[in-house]
Amino acid sequence: MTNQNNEITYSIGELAKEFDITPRSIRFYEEQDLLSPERTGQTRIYCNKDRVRLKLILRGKRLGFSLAEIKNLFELYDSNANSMLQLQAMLQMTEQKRAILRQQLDDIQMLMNELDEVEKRCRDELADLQKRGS
Amino acid sequence: MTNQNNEITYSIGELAKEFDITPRSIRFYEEQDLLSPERTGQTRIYCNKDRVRLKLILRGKRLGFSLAEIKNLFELYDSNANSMLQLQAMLQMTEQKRAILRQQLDDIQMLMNELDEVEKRCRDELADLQKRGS
DNA sequence: CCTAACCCTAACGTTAACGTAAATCAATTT
DNA sequence: AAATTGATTTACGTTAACGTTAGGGTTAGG
Repeated sequence: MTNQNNEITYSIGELAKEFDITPRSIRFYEEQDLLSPERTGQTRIYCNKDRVRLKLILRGKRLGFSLAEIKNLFELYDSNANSMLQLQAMLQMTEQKRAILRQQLDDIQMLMNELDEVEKRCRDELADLQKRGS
Repeated sequence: MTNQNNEITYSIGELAKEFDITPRSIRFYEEQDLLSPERTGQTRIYCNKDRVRLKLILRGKRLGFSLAEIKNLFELYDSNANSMLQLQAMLQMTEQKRAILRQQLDDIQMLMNELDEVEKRCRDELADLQKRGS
């Protein structure tokens, strides 16, 4: 559907289906102040900006951020931060997040290496079994 | 300390301090069958293999795996899987994990880009403020 | 002998992120 | 008109991963 400005809009059910989550989750994110869709009467109407935000929430979750942390990132991102202090606090936060992400990259690298080894061992054993079997 | 084979061993407190977690957590991992240290009477004695496993547990957690999933990975890794079926199931699991890790790498890349932008905006604003201030 | 610093078990408490059920309302479809 | 479909609120239930007492045992030092 489209709204009065001819923008595309979505119902809660549509977004739930698209991202494979339940409407309950989406309402919960709103309850936690991560979303604030328009309403028509009682019914929630999501615009494209809301949809992008939802996508960001889910990405954050995949990375192991809590909803509270995600909210912080949003506030950090949205705030038209104007005081020096706020800006510096913000830079500090981004640096913290960056450190976590770097750690995760390391972890993933190690884990992938280990998976490689496991897989190799498996393939060897499989080849072995097939030799004997034939 | 060392055990009868002259291997290095650790108390629960030592490991807790080294990895910056509580003894309670370590005991909990044991309760979930992720660790099984020796005992001297009631007291737990951890060998180097246990220590490595603990390190793996924590790495898994950082990547957002549940303890149950980590246990699965261990069983997958430990099992002297000898039947074709087991081996193939194993390869399937590693592929699944790999997909998740790839997704996380993508997510991290995007998030880092976004952090870059936020940071850049911040630095610009900061420079701006300093110009006016001087 | 007393205290401090470790270790132990058992069991109840807590937080995050929803799930689920009940009761209701509005718009279509049959 | 009745039924289906999808929306709403309210509120209690659930799971994971520990935290937090409570109660008790053991060794080293003063």
